[in-house]
Amino acid sequence: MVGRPRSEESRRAILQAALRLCERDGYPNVTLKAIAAEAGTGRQTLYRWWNTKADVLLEAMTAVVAPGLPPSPPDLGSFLRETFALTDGVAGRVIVGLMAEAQSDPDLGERLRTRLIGPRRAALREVLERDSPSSHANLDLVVDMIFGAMWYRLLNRHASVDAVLAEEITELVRSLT
Amino acid sequence: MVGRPRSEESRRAILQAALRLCERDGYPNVTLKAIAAEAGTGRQTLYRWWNTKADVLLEAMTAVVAPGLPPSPPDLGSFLRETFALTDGVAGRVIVGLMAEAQSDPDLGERLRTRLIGPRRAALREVLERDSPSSHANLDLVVDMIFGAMWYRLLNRHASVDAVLAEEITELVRSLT
DNA sequence: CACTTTACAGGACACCATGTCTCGTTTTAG
DNA sequence: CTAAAACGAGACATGGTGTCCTGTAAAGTG
Repeated sequence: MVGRPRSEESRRAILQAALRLCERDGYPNVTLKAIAAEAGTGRQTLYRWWNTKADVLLEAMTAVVAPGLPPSPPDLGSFLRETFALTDGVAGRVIVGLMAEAQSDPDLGERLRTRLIGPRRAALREVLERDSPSSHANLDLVVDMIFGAMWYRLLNRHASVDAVLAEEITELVRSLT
Repeated sequence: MVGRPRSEESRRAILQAALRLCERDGYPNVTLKAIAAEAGTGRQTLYRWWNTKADVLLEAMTAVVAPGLPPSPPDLGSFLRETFALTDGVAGRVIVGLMAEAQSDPDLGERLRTRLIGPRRAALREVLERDSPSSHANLDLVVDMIFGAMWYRLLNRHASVDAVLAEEITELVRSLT
C-alpha cells in the first residue's frame, strides 16, 4: 500500500457539514456542492468516497442511530418511546429524506433496509417476543403495523410521532395477547 | 370570455402520456419534457395548466383512484383487498412516487392528503365503525396501523401488498373486538 | 367580415445540480 | 529521491427546469 492515506479530518468534516446543512436547509435542498463548500473540501474528494448525497447522509445517520440499540431490549413502551424520540430533529428529517430518495434509487433502498430499517425491525421483534411470548399473533405483521404507523405519520404528516403514539400502540398491543 | 378555449384533447393526451411514461420508465425517470414530447404538445401548454410533473400525475391518479370508492363500504376484508389491488401496477408506482416527492414539496403533500390519502382514511374508518361498532379501540390509531403497514411495505419493499396481507390484517383486527 | 383575445406547437434561452476531468500540491511507503 | 494516491480548486459537458418568443389556430365581439 503506497500513496497518501485518506484524510480522516476531511471525512468527519464532510459528514458533519452534511448533517449541519440538513438541519439548516432540509434534506431535499442539500447539494453535494454545498456539502463540499461547507466542509471546505474539494468536490472530487466527496465523489471519491461516496456516490451520492444519500450515501453521505446514510453513513452520517448510521453513526447517529446505530448506538441507539441497547443489547437487552427494554419493554415495548420504552423501546417505542426511544425509537420515536430518534425521529425528532435532524435524524427524522434525514431518514425521511433517505426513504424518499430510495424510491428512485433501488441500491439506496437495499442499504437502507440492511443498515437501518432491518436492525430496528429485528429489535422490535425481539421486544415483542419477550413481552408477549404466549401470543400466537403474526409477529412480523405486528412489526409492520407498528413501524408502519410510524412511517405513515412521518411521511404523510397527518399526526405526530411522539410518546403519546408509543403509549397508544403499547396499549393496543397489550389487548392482543 | 373570449379567446381560444382550452384543448380537452391536449389535456387528455398529456394525462395519458404521463401515465404511459410512468409505466414504461418509472415515475422518478419521467420528465416534463418527455411528457410533452410523448403527448405531442408544446411544453408551454404543460406549464400553463400544471406546475410540476407531480401536479400532472396527481390529476391523472385522481381520475383513476377516485371512482374506486363505493358508496356503501363493504366488509373490512373486501375493502382492504380492493385497496391493495389498486397499489398493483402503474397506480402503485405513481402514488409511491408522489409520496416520495411530497417530502420535498409541502404543497404537494397537502394536496395528496386532501385528495387521495384523506378520503381513503375516512373510508377505512367508516368500514371499521360498521364492522366493529362495539370496539372501544382508538379507531384513528387502527387506521394508521393498517394503512401504515401498507405504506411501509410499499416504500421499504420488504414484503408485498396483496390479498394475503389483507387477510392477515382482517384476522388481527377481528381479535381486537 | 375584421378585430381582439387566448391557447396552441415548436423552439431558443439562462439557470442549476450532477458527475467527470484536469491541474498543481501534499503526504505516505519503499 | 521516487512512485503512488489523496488533496483543494476549478473547468467542462450533460440534462432537466422554467421562462420567453414566434407564428398559427380557434373562439368571442363589433
